[in-house]
Amino acid sequence: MTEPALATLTRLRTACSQCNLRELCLPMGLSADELQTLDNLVSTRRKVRRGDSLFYGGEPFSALYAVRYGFFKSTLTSGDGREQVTGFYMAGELLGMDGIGGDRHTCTLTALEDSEVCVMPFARVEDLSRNFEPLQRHFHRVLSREIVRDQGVMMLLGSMRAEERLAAFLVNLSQRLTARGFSASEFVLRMTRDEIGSYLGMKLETVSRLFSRFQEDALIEVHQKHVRILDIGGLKRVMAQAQSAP
Amino acid sequence: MTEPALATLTRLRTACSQCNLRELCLPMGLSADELQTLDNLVSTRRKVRRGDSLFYGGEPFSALYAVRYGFFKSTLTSGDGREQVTGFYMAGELLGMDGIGGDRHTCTLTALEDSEVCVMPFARVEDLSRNFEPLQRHFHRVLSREIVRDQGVMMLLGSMRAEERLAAFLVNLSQRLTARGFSASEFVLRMTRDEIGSYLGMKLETVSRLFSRFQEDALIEVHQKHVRILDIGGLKRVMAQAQSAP
DNA sequence: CGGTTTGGTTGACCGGGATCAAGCGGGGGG
DNA sequence: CCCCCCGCTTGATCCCGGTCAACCAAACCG
Repeated sequence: MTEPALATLTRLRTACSQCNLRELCLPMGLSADELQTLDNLVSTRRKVRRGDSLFYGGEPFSALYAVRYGFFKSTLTSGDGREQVTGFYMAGELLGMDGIGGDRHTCTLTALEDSEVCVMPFARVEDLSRNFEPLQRHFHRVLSREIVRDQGVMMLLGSMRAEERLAAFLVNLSQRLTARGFSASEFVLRMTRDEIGSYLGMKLETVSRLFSRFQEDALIEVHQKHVRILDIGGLKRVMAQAQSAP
Repeated sequence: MTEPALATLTRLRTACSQCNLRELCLPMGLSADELQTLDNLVSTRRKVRRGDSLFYGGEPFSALYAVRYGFFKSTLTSGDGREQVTGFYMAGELLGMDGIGGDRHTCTLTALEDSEVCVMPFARVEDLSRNFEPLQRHFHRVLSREIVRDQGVMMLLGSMRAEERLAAFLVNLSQRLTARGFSASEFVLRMTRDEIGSYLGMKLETVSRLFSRFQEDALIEVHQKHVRILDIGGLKRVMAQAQSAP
């Protein structure tokens, strides 16, 4: 039972059972006992500096990543060079699922602030899944939720007007931050206006103008990247307003 | 080893190993031997008449479905009643993956022509996956590809102009039909202009006008739902044209 | 077989958001 | 500490695609 202190330390450090994100991350909903089984799911951790990429579109796929802390954007680059932001990811969220289908990543994941991820070799995820039903179930749920999330964005882009999209974006951000114990009403945007615009299918000028308009309407307060939500109900009303009758 | 003739017949009829879609569907890439293992994956088949729905958003989730023949659309309805088409599905494609994450379907699947699906109880999919690595691998790939597909649509909606989107849509349809042994250049649209428009984030009038313009430009021939592609290269050029300099 | 309904086409006009342009301010690097 | 550059804001103008409307064709049904 005795083992070198250093090895113990390392295992502790990368063990899901010791992680304060276990309520949000892959092992969500597992009992303490079950969690022990996952303690060798993570092979190692990796720090990514702001502006650096965890992986690029086209690179071979080998592992999934769980955000430990920090903030990421995922981008897709089309044949003719246009770049589209396809998502933003924060602590506890899973990255890299796009790579499973074709053994290569299709999108690029870039840190928007200094971040750290848990590296989970995909072969290990599949092995453990086969032998451990709760992990299998949960992994399938995570994959499915990513599909549902993407379909939500499709609805956003396909059938909502610019102001509705931005309101929905702010409400979503606020909810995800709340789930992580941050303030629901006051936060710092990690991304630029351009990145928000790309994600929401509009130009950065439109994002900026809408922020200003929301401020005039006393829905939010904005100073550069600092946002304070004053009237979350109002934002929800904006995002739900089917274009009113003339 | 002997069993009633009827049971044998039934098993044959629903057996993946006997299905001519095995190259496209869930068992894709499995060897003949391996395929035998899947022969009890499908519990039954279900016919869906044109206009009827396989399942509705909000319904409890219990099974995945593989399209045997026919054509489906998936739609999402937002709180305020707006409907967004999130995808079109044809033979060999998998339906219902949105339901895994929350034990309820989030979207509604409606047949656009008389169709038939193979019903695969999800518990069975997970059981077989745990004991049969090739199925597990392939199932994960299918889930991942759905994510990648959705991200492609996000790029479409977020950063392409109407004519580029419609061109991309036609090219995509043509490719999928080709993979199924149909003509790449001549086909019948199963969906209305309104449904195409919803999927592509534009109004039906715009779809109609663009079809007419493509016809003027000798890229396609349209008569109602009948489409003939005259210049697939031209369509690809349209969809890739980053807005040209003035 | 005629009437009705549903889906498609086309025209005229309008407006939301893109584009072009100018100025500003704050944070990071020398 | 100061400067410079990047990101943000705001204004003026334009145009793509939405809206409203009229008409047509095919499918459907009694």
